[in-house]
Amino acid sequence: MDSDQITQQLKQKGVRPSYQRIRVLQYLHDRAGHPNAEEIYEALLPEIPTLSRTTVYNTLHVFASFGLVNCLSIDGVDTRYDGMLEKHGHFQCHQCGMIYNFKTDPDRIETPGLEKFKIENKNIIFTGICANCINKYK
Amino acid sequence: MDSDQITQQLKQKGVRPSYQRIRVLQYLHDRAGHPNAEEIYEALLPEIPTLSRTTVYNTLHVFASFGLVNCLSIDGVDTRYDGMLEKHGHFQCHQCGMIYNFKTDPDRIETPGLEKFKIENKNIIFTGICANCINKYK
DNA sequence: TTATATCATTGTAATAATTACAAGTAAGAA
DNA sequence: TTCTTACTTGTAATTATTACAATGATATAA
Repeated sequence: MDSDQITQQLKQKGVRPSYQRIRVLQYLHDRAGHPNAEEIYEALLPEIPTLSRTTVYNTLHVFASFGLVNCLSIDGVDTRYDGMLEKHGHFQCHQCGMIYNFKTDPDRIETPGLEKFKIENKNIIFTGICANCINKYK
Repeated sequence: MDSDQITQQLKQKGVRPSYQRIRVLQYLHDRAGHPNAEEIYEALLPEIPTLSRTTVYNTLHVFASFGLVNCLSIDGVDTRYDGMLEKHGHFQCHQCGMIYNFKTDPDRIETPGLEKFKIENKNIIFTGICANCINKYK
């Protein structure tokens, strides 16, 4: 995805497209992984030598509150960010730490008792051991 | 739930029923909330004056690995522990922080692509604003 | 264009949850 | 009892994250 498209996406959501924001969002789109703030910071530092960790944190908070990213707190260690906006579930391997996406529709989950609640975010998070790690220990 | 039942439950899972472990598990059962380590520590300190935070952390780790509790990382601030073993979903209000349970069966969620994975834990975590907080701002 | 106000970025210092580690204590087996 | 193992404790260290104040950039209005 090129900078112009990213810029458009930011504007659409009402977020001012600063250079730093563009690069962070671009990074989240290009690498389909689930990086934490530190990973993003270190990845962008070479091309933005003045970048600050605080900026990365600020940026991610802004993105989250404007619905540009999805926050994942899976193992309690750190917060991961997901730029993929199509709904899906997550699986984290507790052997290698890798996070996998899988297709599922969280809207089909019923929430008895929460009729008067305003549900803003739906996360489906499974954990276990991934196929890769299962094979390693065979 | 009395100490003997808790003791039995610990033994069944292969965990040695020390006094501290019994009280922590009992606390998790009696208060159906979703406390973090600090809350548990402070609640038990009066009756176990020698209790250490480290013990609470250790105990919770042991419980988690033996399937006696479920760990919840919802907002990235801390880890909450749930002693309710029947399957259910969680909702956290990001206004008041309160966590609610709701009935749902995570086993009915399909996981295409994860056929060869070993899924050990299934968490359904929704966030938003609870009915209480919605009313406050009316 | 210039002045002004607002918003974004930066760096440092503080905070808060959690872990590492070493020493002490309790409990079960021989 | 003695020995061994496992559990608990307290302190110090670590790590992710936030608070905050100063600086820099951008947009708007005169």
